Amino acid sequence: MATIKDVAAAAGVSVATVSRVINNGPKVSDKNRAKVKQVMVDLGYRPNANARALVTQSSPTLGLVFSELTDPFFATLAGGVEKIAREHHRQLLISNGLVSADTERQAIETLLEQRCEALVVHSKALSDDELIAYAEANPAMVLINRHIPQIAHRCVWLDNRAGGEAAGRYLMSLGHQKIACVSSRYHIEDPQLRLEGLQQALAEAGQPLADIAIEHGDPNQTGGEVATQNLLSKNLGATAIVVYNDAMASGVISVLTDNGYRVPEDVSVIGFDDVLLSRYLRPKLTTMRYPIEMMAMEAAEMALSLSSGKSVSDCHKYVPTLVKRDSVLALRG
Amino acid sequence: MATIKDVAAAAGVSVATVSRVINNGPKVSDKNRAKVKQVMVDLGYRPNANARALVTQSSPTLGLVFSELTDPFFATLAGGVEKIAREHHRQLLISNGLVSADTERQAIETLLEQRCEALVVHSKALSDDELIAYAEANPAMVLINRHIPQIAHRCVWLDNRAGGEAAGRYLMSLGHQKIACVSSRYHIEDPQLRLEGLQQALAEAGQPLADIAIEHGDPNQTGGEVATQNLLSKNLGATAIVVYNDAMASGVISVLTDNGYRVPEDVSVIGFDDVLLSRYLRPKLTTMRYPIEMMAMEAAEMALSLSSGKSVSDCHKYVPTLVKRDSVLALRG
DNA sequence: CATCAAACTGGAAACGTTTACCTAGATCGC
DNA sequence: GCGATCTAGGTAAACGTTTCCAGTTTGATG
Repeated sequence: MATIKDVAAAAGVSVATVSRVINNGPKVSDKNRAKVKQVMVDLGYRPNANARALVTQSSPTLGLVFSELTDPFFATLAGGVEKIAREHHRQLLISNGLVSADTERQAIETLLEQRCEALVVHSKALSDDELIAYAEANPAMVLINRHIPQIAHRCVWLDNRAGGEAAGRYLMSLGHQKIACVSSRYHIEDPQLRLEGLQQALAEAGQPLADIAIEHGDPNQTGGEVATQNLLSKNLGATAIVVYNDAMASGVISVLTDNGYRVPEDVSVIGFDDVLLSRYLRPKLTTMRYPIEMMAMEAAEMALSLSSGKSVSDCHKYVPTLVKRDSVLALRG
Repeated sequence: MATIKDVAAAAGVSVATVSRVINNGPKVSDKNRAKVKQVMVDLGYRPNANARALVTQSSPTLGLVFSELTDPFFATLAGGVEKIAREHHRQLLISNGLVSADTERQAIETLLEQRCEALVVHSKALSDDELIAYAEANPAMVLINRHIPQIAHRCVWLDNRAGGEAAGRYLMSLGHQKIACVSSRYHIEDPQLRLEGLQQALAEAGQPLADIAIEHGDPNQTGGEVATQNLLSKNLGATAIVVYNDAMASGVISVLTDNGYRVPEDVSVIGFDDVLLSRYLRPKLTTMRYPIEMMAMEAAEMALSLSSGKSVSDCHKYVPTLVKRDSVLALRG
């Protein structure tokens, strides 16, 4: 592969001049500029990004650590980051953290070795302390979907608790009194907070959520199916089910339907996330919207700003909003 | 950020020795090895990947060019490539080609500047000739979802025509005689070939597909809805519809249902791709499976093999297979 | 005790750029 | 015609590694 020296030799100029042409720098005559450009295409010259990064001490890249490309939620997240990277002409580097502390650490380390200019990290497995340490060592790192008070200005996060509350309040406002919940069995904070929010809203209204009305399962369609089967066999007579996410909700609806319950006439179902899926389901899913693409875009913008020394605003909290579709019915009014 | 020299100085050895420790090379005493390792963690030293890539003339990275992270189909593709990259400890670089020739070219160029070790490219906009030129200049580049005879051994592709044929034959074997088609309005080869396959199968059976029974639309839910509305208003009395992909099929089913047609009792629907979605729809979608993850994994493996000088086998053609679910009904038998 | 190989260690060149600094010529005002 | 001022262009150092080659120990052997 041709180097800058080859180009310089072939064009009869010095490497400095070629470099100036590459970077659209000043101090080169139109004649030489044209000549060099011609030689570059003749030789199929392509500047070596690594050499550049080495000498300039920074490479125009944006690193992203997260887990599952295949999951629509994460795909949307990645899509948002990619969009910003593209707008800023930054190369996107992706590292999968799976959801294990070792892998997440490994993924961050790899990206740091690449000397990424900016970093967006989705970590569920690493401890607050470890993430704080990384953040301090790396001024252009931003966390997404996580809230750590000590570095709050570098966190873009969703108020999961408020989402749980809102879902509960909404159902109660429609007259629902017997409410059940299908949650995720993973011990991360998101399901925990959503559930707490729901419990709080119901408790404040004097209709506390009984533990027996809560089922846990894998946060996917099958998990939703199993949890709903368990719920139904307890014969609690719930008129509404608050579900951890849309994928589980699809399983919930599916099992309800198979067992002769009509959604929403007999049982209302409310999801969480508002991923693509929710519009494809029948009935179309009423759900709490997780504006993940917007959040991902902000996180990417923030990381890029930080990398160029700009400061960013303090609060990056988002709140889930209710999206009314067809899976919830009013019991009165 | 600490460099190898800092480590060498702090450990009282030469940079050569530190380098050997970093690379687990031989010829360094246990004493020094331990000492250097200790200093590395003390200083928070991280080798500079760019410097490494520069001197070794290759960087352990796998580049991927494709379009829409947010689309479940492409997300699955990316997921497959990512999996292989991870297994081989390769950093994944992603560039979006949108679906424009300029952007696709730009995306490939950027990746080449990064001196990626291997390259997987999904291109629909660039010409055969241009891709052939890239492939020749770059021995470790593999094309996915495209078949160019001159460089067939570097193409991983799906036989779209065979898929169209199979869908048609299947419906006819169930007694369907009035078959309609909802296709994509994009002028790329995939929809064209699927349609041709379908037409051929029907023609061979003596029940050619009338042009009036073909509608085109955007390859998404809305496109499927619009196309179906158009189809219905022609009042052709079709008992089955072959649809370009699953997203469109969801729109097709939705409009059919809204207009009082039961699926599959009144009208059968068959999709294409078998993305996640098809299992969430009601009725569950019968579709032609596009084994994109498997194909993406093979493409990535191939690119990596080629980059290390190994040769790869000749034929990488995949064939869509029928996945029977609940959206198709037998008219007899 | 001299010799030799093996094991370890260090010096220095090289990778492909960017850029600070310098030089030579051209232009200009007087 | 002369110094001052510009301008285009070149020289060379630097970035952080790897690795070849040439030492220098060390311990065993004759």
